Amino acid sequence: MLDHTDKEILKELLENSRISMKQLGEKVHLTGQAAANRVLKLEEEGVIENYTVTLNQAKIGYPVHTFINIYTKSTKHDPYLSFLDKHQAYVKNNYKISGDGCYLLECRFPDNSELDEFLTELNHYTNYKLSIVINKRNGLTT
Amino acid sequence: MLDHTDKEILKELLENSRISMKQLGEKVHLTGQAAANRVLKLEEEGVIENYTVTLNQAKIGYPVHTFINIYTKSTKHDPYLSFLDKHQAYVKNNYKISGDGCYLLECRFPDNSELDEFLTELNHYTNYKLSIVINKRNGLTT
DNA sequence: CATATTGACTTGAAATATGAAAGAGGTTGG
DNA sequence: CCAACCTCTTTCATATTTCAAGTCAATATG
Repeated sequence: MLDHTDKEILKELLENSRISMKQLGEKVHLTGQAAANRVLKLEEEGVIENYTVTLNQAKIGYPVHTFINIYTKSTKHDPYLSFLDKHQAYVKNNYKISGDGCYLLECRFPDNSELDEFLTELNHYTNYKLSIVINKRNGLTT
Repeated sequence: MLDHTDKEILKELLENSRISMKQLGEKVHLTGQAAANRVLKLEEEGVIENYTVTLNQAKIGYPVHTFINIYTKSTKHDPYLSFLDKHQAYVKNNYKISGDGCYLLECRFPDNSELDEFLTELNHYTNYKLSIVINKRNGLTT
């Protein structure tokens, strides 16, 4: 389904999605038009979901990065989920997981006091276990 | 530091980073050039870190999404970290966390058998607790 | 065997976007 | 008040994208 050139294209786009099709073509040994055609196909197939941007979260005012394990008290999850809806500004991801707990909630906060408020309110709906991200490293080299 | 227009720009870029500066300008009520100038400044300030693309992980052959809590046995983390280096294809993020455990490791696998292999090898370096992502939902609406 | 058919790429011309320079308008500080 | 400074706009040369043919190779069809 994906050949080697497609993978190269995806790799380049992961690193810089604003590259021109002409430049992208040069990198993967195609003309700009051929590259553009392949990219279009990848979009249509749903392989490429979205073009986006990674932001420095500290610089946009959300330095406190947390993962919160959620253990819902009741069998009904809707109160918890609508609580999340109310706090979309903080919520980055809410993963429904197997294993310990029901959800793994990834959130960002401007500071600890807002985190504290959030947790206090969260505790009306669920039990939780908090982990704060100290650092994000992908290996020895990074 | 960031005014309202900057935030609008970031919002648009999060949704579509391949938008032309001209179109972006229209969306935030500026000319293309003014928008481009602001974007350039956001890049220089480090607010914008990278332009990238979100891929359908299932369609590129990595459907099994996991979070693995890591509890290192020894005080030396380097063996674990170089183990991660060896398996970069699987590793999406390795967060150093406070709270329970030392790291929260986010990985993707093509199938359960590769996950199994990975865990077996991982167990030489650390104890772990596995969570498999069943679904990713950010609230009632999604 | 000759001939369609298909898919992926290339070419070239027109439409569109980008980037640099010059200018207009508003704000700040001496 | 005036000069300096920002930020935005306008203009125009340059670069990129898009669209319509056209080429080429591989595969299927009579």
